[in-house]
Amino acid sequence: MNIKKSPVTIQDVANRAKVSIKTVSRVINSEPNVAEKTIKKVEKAIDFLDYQPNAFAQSLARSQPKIIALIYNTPSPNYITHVMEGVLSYCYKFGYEVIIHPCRFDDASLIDDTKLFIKKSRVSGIITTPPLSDFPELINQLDKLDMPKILVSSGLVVDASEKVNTNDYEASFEITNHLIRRGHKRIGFIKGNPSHLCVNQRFAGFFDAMKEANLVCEGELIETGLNSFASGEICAKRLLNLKNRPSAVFAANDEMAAAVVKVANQLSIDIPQSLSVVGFDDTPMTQMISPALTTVHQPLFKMGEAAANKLICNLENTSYEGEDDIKSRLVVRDSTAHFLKSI
Amino acid sequence: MNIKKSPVTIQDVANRAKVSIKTVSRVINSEPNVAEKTIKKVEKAIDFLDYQPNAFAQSLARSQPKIIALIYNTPSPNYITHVMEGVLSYCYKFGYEVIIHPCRFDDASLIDDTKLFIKKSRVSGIITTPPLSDFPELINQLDKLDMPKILVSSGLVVDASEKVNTNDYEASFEITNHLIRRGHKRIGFIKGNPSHLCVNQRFAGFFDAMKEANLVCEGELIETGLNSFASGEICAKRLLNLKNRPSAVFAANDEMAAAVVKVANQLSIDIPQSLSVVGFDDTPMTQMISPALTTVHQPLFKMGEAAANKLICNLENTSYEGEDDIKSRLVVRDSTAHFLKSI
DNA sequence: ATAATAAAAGACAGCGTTGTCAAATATTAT
DNA sequence: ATAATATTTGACAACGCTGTCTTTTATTAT
Repeated sequence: MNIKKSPVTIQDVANRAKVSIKTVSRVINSEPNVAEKTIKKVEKAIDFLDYQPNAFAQSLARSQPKIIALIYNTPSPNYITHVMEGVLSYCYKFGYEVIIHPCRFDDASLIDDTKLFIKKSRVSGIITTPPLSDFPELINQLDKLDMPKILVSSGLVVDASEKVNTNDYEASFEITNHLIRRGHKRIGFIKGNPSHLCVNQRFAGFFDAMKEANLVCEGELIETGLNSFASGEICAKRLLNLKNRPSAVFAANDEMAAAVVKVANQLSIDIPQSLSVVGFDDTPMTQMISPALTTVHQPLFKMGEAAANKLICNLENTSYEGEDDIKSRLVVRDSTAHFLKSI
Repeated sequence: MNIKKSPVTIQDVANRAKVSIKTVSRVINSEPNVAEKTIKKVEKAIDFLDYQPNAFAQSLARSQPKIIALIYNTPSPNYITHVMEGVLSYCYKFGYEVIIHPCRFDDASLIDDTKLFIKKSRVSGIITTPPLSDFPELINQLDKLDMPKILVSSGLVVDASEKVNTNDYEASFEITNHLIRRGHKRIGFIKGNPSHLCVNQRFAGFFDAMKEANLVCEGELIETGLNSFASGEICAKRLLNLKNRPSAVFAANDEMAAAVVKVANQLSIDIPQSLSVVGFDDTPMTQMISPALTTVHQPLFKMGEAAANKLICNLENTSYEGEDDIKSRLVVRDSTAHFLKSI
């Protein structure tokens, strides 16, 4: 494969195939009205010359460049890496380029910066992930650009064609039932950052599962964290120091669940004999702590692919054929056990 | 700020400033030989119209597009995310675009795919991270492209202008001394994947520190893992089941160190009283396990910035002014303690 | 066989920049 | 003041592609 210096242009291909450059262009873009025979001829020339269309020239000539932006802000490298790889993989397959744009929430100029970025990079579509996809001020601004966008796991109310969701509610319902079936009645819950809407769907699933089982959620068993390990530690300390402490704790994400495990260790509360703990996300860390956490696995790569798929459909005005709700799945590990009366 | 529809072109700016488009182009690219007065005029027009040069047109017109590729393959989202953000941040500041290209080692067509990608995306420079930057077959192929490249933390022998290094050797020396100073004499070591050269610098640092302290490294205390948690578990089991087990273990990365902690827990070996454990990398997970790991912190973001900085200098033929060896630093947490004779 | 129509192919002008070279203007030396 | 030179500006052709419109060729109907 000859890479070094590859200024093979559409003209070279046209010359070799003995057609006009426009015909080559037609073949490249699979436009209609090209004779089968001609297509073969052109493809042969393309193969022979190892021709690659120049994306800059294409973008310049087209009104809509095939470029999309992935805008994120997440404290969790694990999350964004996998979603990003899904997006990249899908886009690469369909000839789109992706520009990655990390931002910081704490930055006051977040919105202006993001708008500037979009303008500068001339993307034609946008994907955002939580918690950014939950940030109404930003999403409103994006709306004004009337540029196709996809919100991943957003709690905001937008059209189905503009979001990719996971079934956080159902998964939470299920993992709560996992605890209930094991005899737990006093179950503590550590909510996530209130502004992260999607994480809060997890509380809803928990709440409804409890209700269905005729169990009450006492106020003292509900704590609110910020999704971080440190915030989880504070909540865990309160929960586990209660005179009548819960026999199980469901934390809205793995980091906070890991904090529960750590605090329990410090208080010499044995997991899972005396306390069951479950998290959410299935970060790799869940397998590295002792005991390994029971949690919910999210197919992040798939979510990234679906987001790209949907966005490209919007961009090209074709209909989306992919899955609509991406299913998470319960992963049972060593942090949950049957509740023993004796304790 | 008006974003929607911003087809402000260089011509619009030229009209408003009453100069030719070429003069505007000169100002944009800070070319010499433009009167101070003219610069002011043009800048005013640019500000007023909120003009952004069209990067596609620029790339098309220039011989060298301002685009670089970040090619990686890493099992560690934490690592790549931070390096990537450093690269992005620096590049954005200097008007470069970044294309991210994740690959899989297990893919037989890795090299061909990568070459195809480079050709397709028409980047003018490349950054790679370990373990890809340690993969001679790939780097050789990249060499043939005679395209500027930077290898991050590579163990391969290349010119200093082509790599960004951390002082893994010194840091390992230091963390080993940390153990030695605490009275440890029998220290086990879990090496990383032999093909990850940079991780193996860590063994060298360990080995030399031991030698300097006149301590012997018995063969049975040296294990070789694959950088993964699972591989670490296997090594840890062997090490901790030795009849005369080490009083401390240094694992070449945090994942494997976490495995040592987990195995120790299972065997009811108390950390740090009966066993000290140290890792390397300072992944967030190190703070979530109990006890929190003593480890070495790598300034990943900075490394990404430095890589981008060096690459852009190579690309633009200016001289690199940044740091040359990026300093890691020892982070002492709860997994290390003084060795007590009694045990 | 001929006209009417559909399908296929081509010519050519953009898209928004930068590079090259020529023209205009300012500066310096005589 | 004039010539010689340096500085500043501008005209115009690329860059490699796609969109529009026209021309050619193939197909069908009469």
